[in-house]
Amino acid sequence: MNIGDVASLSGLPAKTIRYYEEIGLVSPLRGPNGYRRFRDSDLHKLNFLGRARSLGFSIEECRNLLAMYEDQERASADVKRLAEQHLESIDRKISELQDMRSTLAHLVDACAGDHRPDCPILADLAAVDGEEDERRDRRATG
Amino acid sequence: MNIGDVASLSGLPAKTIRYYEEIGLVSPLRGPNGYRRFRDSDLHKLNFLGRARSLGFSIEECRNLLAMYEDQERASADVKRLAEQHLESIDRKISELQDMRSTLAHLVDACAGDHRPDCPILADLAAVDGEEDERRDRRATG
DNA sequence: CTTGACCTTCCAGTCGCTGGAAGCCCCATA
DNA sequence: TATGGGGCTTCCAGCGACTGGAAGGTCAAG
Repeated sequence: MNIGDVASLSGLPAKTIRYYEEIGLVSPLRGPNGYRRFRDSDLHKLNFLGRARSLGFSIEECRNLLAMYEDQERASADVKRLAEQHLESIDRKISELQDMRSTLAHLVDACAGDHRPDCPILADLAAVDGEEDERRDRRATG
Repeated sequence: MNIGDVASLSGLPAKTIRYYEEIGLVSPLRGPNGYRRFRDSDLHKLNFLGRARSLGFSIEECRNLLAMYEDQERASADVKRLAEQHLESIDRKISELQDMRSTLAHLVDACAGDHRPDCPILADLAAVDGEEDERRDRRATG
């Protein structure tokens, strides 16, 4: 298979696949014309990578997962540990975003959104240090 | 004020402040020794930027917010629109992360995490295309 | 024989910083 | 007055994970 074939089969852009080769995640053969020649096992790896990436694992984590996948000896506990760490980092990100979300939602609510210039959103952003308490009070009250 | 002063007052690293100058977000004066000389208004801007960044606005959005803040003419509706768009993008990110989270949590649950090599996490990652239905079934059943 | 799709490499850019090197400047202390 | 230590300056490089584009080779169809 050429790169275009594995690209459409795996759903990954050809550029990404070349990049994955460059950083050593896949190692397709080469044909006499210099074209990459992908085996079924390469496609399999790319699918694995695509799915792991879609779950938010970093490239290095993917490399790790792939190595574990190919190591018949490793304990499932090793995989689980990695997955749990990733789960925690997802949870941290979610809660950061939820904090932003709630602050921002309050501000949006408080803003009239009309032709007048007065805007609580900008007022909040411009609040000087030491006004956090007032900020919190406004949120609680609002 | 020198850069170190505004750095500690604003909570932004000096490197970041230099970067903000480079991209035109702040324009401190210069002393005869070449040092940046920050006015109160510069510190004010940096606080504004720090707070907007902490709410997840991109640099370009911050530039926009700052311009709106300094434009006495603009309608609060303009600000509100930008904030609402940002809110939507936060919501999209949260829901992507929640999707990842739930898939991953199921997989982690299903994994014994002991010394044996069999691992549902890797099995899922390695599942070939066309097995999404089974994947969903397993999740629903699990 | 030409067209157009596909493939190759290489370089640059994205975003928002961050680290580090090399070299001034300023102030306090011996 | 020398010295030491901190703070300041500029410039360049790198992070992660691609993505875009240029310049050119290859292949199959008409």
